[in-house]
Amino acid sequence: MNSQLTIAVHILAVLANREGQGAVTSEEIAEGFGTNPVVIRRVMSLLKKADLVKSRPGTGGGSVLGRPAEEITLRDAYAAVTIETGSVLGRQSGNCRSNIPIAPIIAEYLNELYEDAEKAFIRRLGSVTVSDFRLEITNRAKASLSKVSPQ
Amino acid sequence: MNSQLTIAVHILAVLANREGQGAVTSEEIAEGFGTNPVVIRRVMSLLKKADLVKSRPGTGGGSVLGRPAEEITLRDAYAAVTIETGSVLGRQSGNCRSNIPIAPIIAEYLNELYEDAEKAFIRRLGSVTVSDFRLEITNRAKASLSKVSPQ
DNA sequence: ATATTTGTAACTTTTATAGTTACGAATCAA
DNA sequence: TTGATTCGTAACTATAAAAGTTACAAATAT
Repeated sequence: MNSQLTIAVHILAVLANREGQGAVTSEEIAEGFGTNPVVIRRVMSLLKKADLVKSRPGTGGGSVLGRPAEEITLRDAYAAVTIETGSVLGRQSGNCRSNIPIAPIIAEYLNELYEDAEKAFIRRLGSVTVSDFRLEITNRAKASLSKVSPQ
Repeated sequence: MNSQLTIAVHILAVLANREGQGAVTSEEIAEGFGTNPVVIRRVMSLLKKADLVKSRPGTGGGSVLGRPAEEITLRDAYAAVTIETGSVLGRQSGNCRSNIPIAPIIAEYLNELYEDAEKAFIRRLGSVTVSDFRLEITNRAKASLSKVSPQ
């Protein structure tokens, strides 16, 4: 599993947090995630293709959400980052250089099971909007802060 | 995702197919899967720890199922190969060298969603016995054979 | 014009996985 | 009890996928 979905959701959460307050640079998002701006821009590029974000170069440039945070689900983010590969879970070839015919049949059946799992995952992602996500994160951040002082 | 589960299921399917007909060598299983016997023995070692198979060295040696194929589910195979890592789906650290505290909170929440997906997958695996699996594979193999002649 | 930021190509580094070699230990059969 | 066979596993190499980095052209704003 690659981390593109995590990065994508992170990006969307940051942009949602700044809705109506101007664009956010890839530099700034990268710092928050502890990575390189190019890594962020690569994922941002996928989100752009799916119209989930809009970007603009130059002074005061950066990215903003393409539509309201209530209208973007994590499933949209998933679809955006899997547009090429079809999955973030990776695939299971089972190394089919076998010459007996049963190996690919086993691999195919197992892949069907994997796909079932992925569908359940996608359904779940569809039930969470970026707005929901942002709220949940905010609450958790507050909760973890309140745990610091007593002790 | 690694291929250990696929290999594990393959092993169990082969052993189920030979139930009551003596042990099968890692050499033979490896050939069927198109890989090296050591790769098979590595997974076999995990299956042994879970008592799903028994092995014996020497002439006429090899492996047999540890209990009847009807009493082993694919979930057991899953548990056996994930005893160390906890998952075949891989994990999502999100590269937490971030210094701002929100990144790990996002990663944690996403991990919860991933775990939901994995639970659904595991449930599904629990509903399929090695015996079921073997039957399904046999049927598919027959079906694919019957497609060869007319054309 | 100049500074800023995106977009992306090209490259390097890192890491996970698979594959291979090698050999000791266990088992069986003659 | 010797030899053949097979497992178990350590140690190493090879491969591939992912992440990270550098570099620079193109777009935008002041």
